Amino acid sequence: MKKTKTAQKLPVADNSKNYSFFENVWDVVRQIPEGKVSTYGAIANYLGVKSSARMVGWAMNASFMVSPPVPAQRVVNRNGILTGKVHFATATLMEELLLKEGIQVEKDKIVHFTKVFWDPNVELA
DNA sequence: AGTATGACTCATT
DNA sequence: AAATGAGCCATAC
Repeated sequence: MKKTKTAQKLPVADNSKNYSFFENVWDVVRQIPEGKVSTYGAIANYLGVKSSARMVGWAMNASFMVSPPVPAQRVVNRNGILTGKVHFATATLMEELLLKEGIQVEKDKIVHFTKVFWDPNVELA
């Protein structure tokens, strides 16, 4: 990913449309307890858009500009890999945040991923 | 308005 | 086991 010369227009910047889906995503992510992680697919599934994990990724992309902050570092792909780390302020920020929360990360992958996996479909059922 | 792209995932080859 | 194709759908151009 690269920066464009012009400022990116993020979806939430335009409040003329209904972006409740994004807000729902942020709401779920904010409920992920410290020391746990979830996945794009699980969140998408919980929100009823089972096959639209990409949209959850978009919501994360837009999450940096919302308040209160969304712990986007707790959302990884289904293999526990930190695929979104390049979108953080620095290349290591995502991993550092996870380590600080007690989650073991090795080579961009969460160790014992299944043990720290937090599934909204189960926890928020 | 049509094409391309992506913080994804699943099925098929 | 690794690569490929397809589904997904909102943005960007």
